[in-house]
Amino acid sequence: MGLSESMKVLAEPIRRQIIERLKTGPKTAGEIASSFDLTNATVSYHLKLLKQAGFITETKDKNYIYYSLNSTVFEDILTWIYQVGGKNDHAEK
Amino acid sequence: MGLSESMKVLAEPIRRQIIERLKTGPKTAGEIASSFDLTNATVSYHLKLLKQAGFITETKDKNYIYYSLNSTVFEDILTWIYQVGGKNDHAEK
DNA sequence: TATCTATTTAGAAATATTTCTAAATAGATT
DNA sequence: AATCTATTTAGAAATATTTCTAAATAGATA
Repeated sequence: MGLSESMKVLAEPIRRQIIERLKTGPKTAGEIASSFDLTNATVSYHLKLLKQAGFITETKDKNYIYYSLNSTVFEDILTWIYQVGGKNDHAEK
Repeated sequence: MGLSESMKVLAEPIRRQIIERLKTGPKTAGEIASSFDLTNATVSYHLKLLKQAGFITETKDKNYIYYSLNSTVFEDILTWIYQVGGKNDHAEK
């Protein structure tokens, strides 16, 4: 929900890698899990955090849950960085 | 040094608040510590992490150490966010 | 030189996070 | 209905992080 949550979620390399995988389109939890050396349960845990922070959304189809990237959530982080980073070419919401 | 380190450092609200304080100019460790309900030792620990990640630099003057903001380090984060966030108005280095 | 002041370091306790295995859920297929 | 498949949840173990107190450092002042 807040900036801390977003940052904390992005701090873990695995979660950034999941986000990168989803850049090419929606994937099932299984597909995501099999690209990492982690159990499905662990990947499920990371997906939950990503979902809670709003970085991904899910849609169900048959037996599968497809995860998709939601890029709008990056806005708050950009806004904060531009504020402290002293840049001024970033439009306000 | 890497993106994970930067993100991890920014994930903690206290450290973002320290960065925000430094936006108005260099401050001593003591000045920073007295604006938070934390011991000097704890603030020193956070300053060390911020320094390691390159967000701040220090200069010594007499008995004091002044900490200053180094905003160039935000670039890598911006680059990553623009890549996954699908924005394309951010110049490459 | 002795002491004061600002800050850091060491080490321990408290807390939080990540990962695993095993079990649970729930929808699809036979 | 029984079973299979994809995924999540629960709970525990391993690991990492934050915070504190007490001690150390090191430069400044008396």
